[in-house]
Amino acid sequence: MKQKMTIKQIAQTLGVSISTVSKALNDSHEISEKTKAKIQAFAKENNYKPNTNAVNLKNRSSKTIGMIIPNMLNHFFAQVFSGAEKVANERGYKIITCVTNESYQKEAETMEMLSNGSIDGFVLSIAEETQMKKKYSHFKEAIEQGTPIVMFDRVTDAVDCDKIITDDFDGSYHATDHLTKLQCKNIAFLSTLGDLNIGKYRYNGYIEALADNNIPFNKELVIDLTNVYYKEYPKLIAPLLKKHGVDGVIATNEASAISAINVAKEQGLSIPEDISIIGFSNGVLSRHSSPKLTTVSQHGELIGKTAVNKLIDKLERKDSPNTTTVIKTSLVERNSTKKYIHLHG
Amino acid sequence: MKQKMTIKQIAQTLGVSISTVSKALNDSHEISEKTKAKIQAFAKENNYKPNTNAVNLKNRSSKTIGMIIPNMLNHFFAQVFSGAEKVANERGYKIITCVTNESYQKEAETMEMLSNGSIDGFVLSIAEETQMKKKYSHFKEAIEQGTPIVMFDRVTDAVDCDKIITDDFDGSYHATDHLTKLQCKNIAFLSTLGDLNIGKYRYNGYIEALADNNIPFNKELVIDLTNVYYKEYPKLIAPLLKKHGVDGVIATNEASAISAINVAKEQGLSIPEDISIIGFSNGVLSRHSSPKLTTVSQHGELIGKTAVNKLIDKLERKDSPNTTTVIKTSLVERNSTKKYIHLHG
DNA sequence: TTGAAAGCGCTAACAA
DNA sequence: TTGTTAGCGCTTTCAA
Repeated sequence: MKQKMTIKQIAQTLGVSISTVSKALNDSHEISEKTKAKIQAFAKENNYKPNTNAVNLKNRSSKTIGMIIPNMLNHFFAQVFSGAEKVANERGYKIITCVTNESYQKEAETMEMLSNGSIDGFVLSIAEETQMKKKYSHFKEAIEQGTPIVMFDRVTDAVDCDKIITDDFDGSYHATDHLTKLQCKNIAFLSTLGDLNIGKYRYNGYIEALADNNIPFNKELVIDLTNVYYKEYPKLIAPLLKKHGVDGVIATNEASAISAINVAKEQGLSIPEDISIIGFSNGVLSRHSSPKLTTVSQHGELIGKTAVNKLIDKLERKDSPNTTTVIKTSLVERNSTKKYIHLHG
Repeated sequence: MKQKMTIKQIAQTLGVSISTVSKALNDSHEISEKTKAKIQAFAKENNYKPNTNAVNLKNRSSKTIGMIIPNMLNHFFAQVFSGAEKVANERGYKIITCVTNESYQKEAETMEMLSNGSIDGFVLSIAEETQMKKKYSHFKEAIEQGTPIVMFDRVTDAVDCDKIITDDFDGSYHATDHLTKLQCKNIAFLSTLGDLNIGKYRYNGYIEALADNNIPFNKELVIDLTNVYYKEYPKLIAPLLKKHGVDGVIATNEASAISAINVAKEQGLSIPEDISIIGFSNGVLSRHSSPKLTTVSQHGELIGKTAVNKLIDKLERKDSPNTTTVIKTSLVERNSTKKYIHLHG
């Protein structure tokens, strides 16, 4: 195993001082072209790489972002991560990723662990338990200690920081509105997001779109699937569809939307002729179901990219004020909804 | 913004020396219980956290693992990551993750960038381009420089390091064999893995299982879907099923298996009565298709856990020899294959 | 039981 | 243009 090359070694071998080497490697104008060339060539040849820890210690920065994600198996978060990683890399940053599995404790511990020079800032989405318990002091402390945070998707008003959010209300409103334009009258709402704010926003969008289209709200058409195992979805969705002549469905996640598709088919309903179905989160399931699912796309990658860009901007010029960026959702029309025909202009 | 607490500050405020503080915080026996208590209490109160970079610099280790993954949107890799992250955390390690998007250059650059104290070792799965070009020197260099590597899933004989692999041959053999036991005679093979070794192993397993069951191999039943966009799958799968009376399918990924299901249904075939379908990678799609897909599970999480455990073991006692661990696949029977009835004992 | 001092690898102000 | 030196925050040897 080869010893790792250091500046000191280079200096000794080449008979110059340590600082000369340092400056030469950083392409300083203080050093003559000749020595620079010599030192750089030697460094390259010997595969010299500056020790990150030493550089970080000196510069008081790590060029590393701490990314805290509730669950990497959730395709939406994997999309956000992918976007984040891409931008971070382009801008010369690394990403340390932690998964909370929705646990408050894991979230708090992770932040604690990383807030000591390991990372320069956080990009995170709040764990469900944290949001339920409304325990936000770990975020506030980090910010107070000078570690900036960019929250995405699952955010809270209780913490003053940069935020990248989906227009959950609008997305849901628009999807519901779309169904009414398709002449749906009995639109069901499948809720899977429990205590999360974004779940409430989606629900409100649904309610308001109904109201604006003069469709009476029917409590029976709303079912809560939070904490229900996906295999049990059909048991709850089947009676809903059967009893109420449901002709439209808004689902807050993909899995429940797919389940609705399968249940509808089993009940002999034609999709989209008899019933139109829209799900949130434009993930893999939507693209492979039969019929393919119309979804409200949240643009996960873009959210990730935007979040990292914002964090790095903040790191590189400290003063910038906190902002909240809304990434518009868009309705990706596939085959689980009728085509909307515009009747002349 | 509060200043960050350092050992030096603690020492000054408490009127003791820096080394006393250091020792007290590390619970050294050299320090009296009284001073220890005082210092520890003060540190806790003031939210002292040792600076990671300083500690790393001193200890020549970062307690960080570099994880290099071809694509986080691939559910299998997300599973591996999840398992890896869990174990790393339990054992006090952090994970810096990079995504290669199958690019050789990204892979090499990433390793270069991290091999300087940022990480203590790598856990990685080889990018497709790398495997195609057979350019493995970046791996060898890292190892030579003293940075251990654990490869998983996509590995190569050309590099001597620890490896965690799936028994692709056995998994495929077993799946094919299972179909023959179900009385399938015309078993198609959908290949999606291009130049990857694991694709070849799966193919060989299929071939050998056919031979062992005295089923003549029919070249026409094998189609290559590598680099075919998933939306185009049906165009290639439809004629295959139609022409050859296919009654069994082995697919090397989920998406093509799901596509086979959808095509079969469109052709009026009953699943599993008329045709049985098995796909590799036990991911989300399998659980939400209709009928649910029987899959060869690779136990992604376990692979991730095993890989990280092996790496940390190696880091903590240098001498251990390189090993290759095979994680057995298992056939997860769902509804796309007939139930196998054991005819008396 | 406590403290002084060297050093991890690097940067940068200042001196030569 | 080059070198000396101090110091980033911490650990650890050795001396007190």
